[in-house]
Amino acid sequence: MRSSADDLTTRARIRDAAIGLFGRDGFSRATVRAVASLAGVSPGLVIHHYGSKAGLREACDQHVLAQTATQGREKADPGSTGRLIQDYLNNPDQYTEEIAYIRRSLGDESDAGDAFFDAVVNQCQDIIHAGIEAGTIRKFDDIRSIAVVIASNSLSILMLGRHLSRTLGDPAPEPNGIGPDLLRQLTLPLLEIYTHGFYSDARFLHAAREALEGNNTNNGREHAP
Amino acid sequence: MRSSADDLTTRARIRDAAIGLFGRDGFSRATVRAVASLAGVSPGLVIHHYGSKAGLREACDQHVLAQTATQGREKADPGSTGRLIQDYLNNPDQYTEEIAYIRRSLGDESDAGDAFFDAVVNQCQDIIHAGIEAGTIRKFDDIRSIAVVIASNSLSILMLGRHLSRTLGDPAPEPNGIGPDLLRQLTLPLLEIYTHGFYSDARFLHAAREALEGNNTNNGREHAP
DNA sequence: ATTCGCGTTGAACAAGTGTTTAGCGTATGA
DNA sequence: TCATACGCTAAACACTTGTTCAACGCGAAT
Repeated sequence: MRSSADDLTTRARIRDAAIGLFGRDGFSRATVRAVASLAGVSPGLVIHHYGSKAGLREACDQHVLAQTATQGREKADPGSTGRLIQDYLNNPDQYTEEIAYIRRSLGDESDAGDAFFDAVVNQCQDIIHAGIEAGTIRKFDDIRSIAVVIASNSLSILMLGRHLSRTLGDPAPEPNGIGPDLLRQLTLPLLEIYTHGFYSDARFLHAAREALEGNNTNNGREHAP
Repeated sequence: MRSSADDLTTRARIRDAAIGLFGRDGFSRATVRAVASLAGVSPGLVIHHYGSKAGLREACDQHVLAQTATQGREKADPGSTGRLIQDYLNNPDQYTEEIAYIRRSLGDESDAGDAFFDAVVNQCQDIIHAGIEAGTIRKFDDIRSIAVVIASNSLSILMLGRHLSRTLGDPAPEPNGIGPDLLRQLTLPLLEIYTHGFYSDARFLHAAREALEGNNTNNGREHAP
């Protein structure tokens, strides 16, 4: 999608360079001068186009958000997350910059991160609704909370990808740690848990349910991980 | 544990101030001057004690790591994560700084973050082993991968706590987003998934298993979220 | 042809950064 | 008692940071 380099407006080239650096180094570590240098322009021009570093960041936020939003709507139409993942695996280098940028947005507190997270939760909720109607997903009482849990679990791969590939000894990890090897190794374990559960029976569930229903004041005996 | 303020060495006071600021603002945003001011000393003294800002960070890493390590060993002896969570809920303010620090360590690439993640994975692995022997956890083939998945899912609450409490509308969120209300709302959904699964049958699992076994080259049809 | 507007640069500025240095006071040991 | 070491500060230094400003080139409109 991002064509080689020169057919873009200078303005757009600056923005793309900023997205790359903001994602790689974080907003505060990445300097205006570095962005300008990567885009092949002078620092002054960056400010001239975007007013300030904060303005540049806002433009990057909007751009990444818009791009991922269209991708999300295009490809995940009827609960088929698989196609999106497959598409990512076929050409991962195309998305690494955006993935890194989103990871930074989610960690650092930013409106764009908030919006992205909410979008993922809503998408999960839609998928769950559709899955329940189609009979592929169990019927849950509190769909919203389930969606939040699923979204959080899924995004953990994005947030912790580096650590995951590191502890699993991925021989050729992507820049974000999320490569084919990682997904191949984690797919079956995750699906096993999502299919047959993690605990062998409902003891913990019942205990927690009773504790939470009986003692609603404060120190309910939670259990997890 | 951290007593009011003044009975600590100045050196320790500087370190604790740094832990607080590094966790709240991140390593690069937190300045030596801010640390010094919070500790009530001059900027020069910070350098005098720790050599450089990087040295200060290393001391903070070691301290937080050591503290969480002893806590992990003390309280999670036989698979009882519940006690640790309960202890956190009873006095959350005691751990918020360390939690924030660890979250930053996991996001920003640092040796301390690596070590912490590995420790969590190993602890999960021990818990799973014990649970399988005790019959409370299902018997898995690839325990290591299961442990990584469980660790990743658990840490996602830490990494995304702010977003979780935000989308769930937590009325009184902790600084890290992880408060009693959040855990109360997420415990049952999580335990339901961990007990009865997320999908209603093994269709997805079987499909993925066949795809991964049959086509081991590259474009295996993964599925998730 | 001249003027206007705009994209662009290079140098400079002001503020903030980590770090250094000289020196102060004070407790401790010879 | 004196000297030494140590905790500590204030000021300064060198450098990076985001941002500003005057000027330049050049295409388009008048």
